[in-house]
Amino acid sequence: MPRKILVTSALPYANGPLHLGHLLESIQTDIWVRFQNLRGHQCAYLCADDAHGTAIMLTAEKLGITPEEQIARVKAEHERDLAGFLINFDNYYSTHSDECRHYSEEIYRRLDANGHIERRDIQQLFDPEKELFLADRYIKGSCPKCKAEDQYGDNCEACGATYTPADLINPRSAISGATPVEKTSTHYFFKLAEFEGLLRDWTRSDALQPQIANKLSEWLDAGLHSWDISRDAPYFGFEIPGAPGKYFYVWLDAPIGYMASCANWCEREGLNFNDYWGKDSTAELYHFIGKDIINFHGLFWPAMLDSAGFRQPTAIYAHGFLTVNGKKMSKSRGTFIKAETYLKHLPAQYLRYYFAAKLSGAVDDIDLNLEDFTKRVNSDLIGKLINIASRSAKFVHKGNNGRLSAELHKPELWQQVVAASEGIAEHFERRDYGKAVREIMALADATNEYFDASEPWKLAKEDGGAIQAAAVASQCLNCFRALSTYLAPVLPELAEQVASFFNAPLDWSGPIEPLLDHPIENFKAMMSRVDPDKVQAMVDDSSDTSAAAAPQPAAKQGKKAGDEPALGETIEFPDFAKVDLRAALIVKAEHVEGADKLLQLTLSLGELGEKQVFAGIKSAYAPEQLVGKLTVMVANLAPRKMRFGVSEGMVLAAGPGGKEIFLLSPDNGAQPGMKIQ
RNA sequence: GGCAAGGUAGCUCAGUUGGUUAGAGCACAACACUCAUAAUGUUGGGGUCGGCGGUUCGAAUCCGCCCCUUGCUACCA
Repeated sequence: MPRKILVTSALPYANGPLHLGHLLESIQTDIWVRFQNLRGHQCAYLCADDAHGTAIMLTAEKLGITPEEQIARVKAEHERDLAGFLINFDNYYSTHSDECRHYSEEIYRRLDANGHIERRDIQQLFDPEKELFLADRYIKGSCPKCKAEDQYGDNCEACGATYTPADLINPRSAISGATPVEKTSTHYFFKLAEFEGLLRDWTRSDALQPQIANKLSEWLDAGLHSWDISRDAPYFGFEIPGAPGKYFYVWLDAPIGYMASCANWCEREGLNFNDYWGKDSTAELYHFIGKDIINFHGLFWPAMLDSAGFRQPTAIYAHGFLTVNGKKMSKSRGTFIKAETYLKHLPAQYLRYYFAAKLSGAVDDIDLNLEDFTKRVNSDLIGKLINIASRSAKFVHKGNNGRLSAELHKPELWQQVVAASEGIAEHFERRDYGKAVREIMALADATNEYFDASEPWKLAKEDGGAIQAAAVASQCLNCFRALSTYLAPVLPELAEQVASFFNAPLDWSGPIEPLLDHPIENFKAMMSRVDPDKVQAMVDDSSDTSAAAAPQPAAKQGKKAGDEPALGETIEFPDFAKVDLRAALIVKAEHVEGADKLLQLTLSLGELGEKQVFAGIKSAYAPEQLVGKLTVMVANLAPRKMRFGVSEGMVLAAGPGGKEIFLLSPDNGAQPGMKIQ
């Protein structure tokens, strides 16, 4: 009986182009969906653009267009690129839609009615010029780690460090340039903690991969916090019902976009939405996502669905990140490859095949090694698979008038190929495409071996041997057709070419039958080899020369003390001069309630006032040893919010840690507040 | 610092509940073939399965410690 299946992949953000990382997910999902349909099930693939949020609003403003225009442009680009990679959606919609508004409001109302929404005032950085609350990434400043200028408030593009906006040196609004101020606002929170029981059960169900379940358990054990689902105007999104000036946070309506896309699709196809999302739905529902967004799909989403009275997903399938040539994608290395750029140089099927060959059902990262990619595609697809057809076809045309023989020449080989069907299907079902591909290629090897051993080119030269040669070739062509059927979810264009070559559709809804006494077309090259020059051209095309000139990541932190006495990277004097070192008098030192390693110090800088500093030196100093001592502090370090309070600088000490921490002190005569240079 | 996932031939990866001389593809070498998009076939070289220790008759596979990579996180400031 055909299964009724709904599949989604994560919604791409409508603020920028797709890159190969996005495609890993789309391709993984598309292969699965095509596989299910090829097997005779009813499997629909739904997606949409994630079209809300501050980023989109600001981009539109910068371009001098409305957000609606911006998201329409990007959506068109996304759809173009996805189509280019042969991603076959049943519906590609947008979160900025009536359906999404409807379900967002509806779900919110139910959550609120169930007492799962709380209102609370919070302090947030605010841009006084622009009159806008600032998310982390809209605060810019110098990276506290590598000092690269003009970095965002949540992470550094130059060295990859992550931090909070308060860490930034010289913080300012990325939008107006104004110095941010703190401001209070009422926010709406989803009380996630009330769903701990549900989420524990969910985590223990087999809806999640083991690694993901572990991660969720970790969060559950750490305790769940309420989730801030509101943002203040101005914000491009949906206003919260009954809360003027408050909007749904983009991540609230993003997964609801799955429902919106479904509702829109149901409307168009005359289907019933509740058959898929109702509490008693018997359809299967799968979300393919990247491992970076499991918190949204593994915690918030099931909880929201539960409170709002909808069904739970059947399973969440998370995949890992894509690296290129073993490293994180990088603009300066030319490995930050956009979907559009890839398609300009190379056919989509190559990437689909390579990803398929490396994907498993696990959460592991996948590496696109460009050299390996070239060789793998060439030897597997052209050298092995298509070569079977290429070397066989002419014997059938010359020896049997272009008709496949009436009987199988080597039934054992055919049995071997057909017997693998269910195993290969099982691998696809479990998203273990790599295993499926390996089995298929092993069968291609067996077919080539058989061809070689049978030597049809010699038979063809013997008197009356042409018909024998045609029989061997027919056997091999039938194998080729079966293998192409197995690969059809991965290589849909090849599948079409193979179908027209054989004058017969490919069908995998049951056991594969051989074509006997059946006319075929002339063989035409179905794919060409990967040209390494084109791969290189793609890399060159992806290279961002300005990024190449950007500051390189700081040298790796020296290993453990005493390990390698290597010095740090050479810096220029102006770099050093940015650090404002001051002599400081420890006027107070006390233990911090609940902290194992920290002491709270009050440091006097003389006329410059006092600073509160949390220092991880408890293991080496008692508070009473410190009071009255003169030491050295970094006085212009950005304040850092820590668990026990805000630290406004740091004191300097030598040593590896533990008992071996030796606080610096200036020689006699120094006064608190004196500059050290 | 904590947690998680990894660390298997030059490269990309398999190795099921521990069991004979650790596998595949690519790359490399030799040979064969010449039907095929210089494709294919046969044979071969190459690994102390990150390191050390333990459990066991026997471990890549189980346990402990350590090292390295990546991600998340923290009382790293």
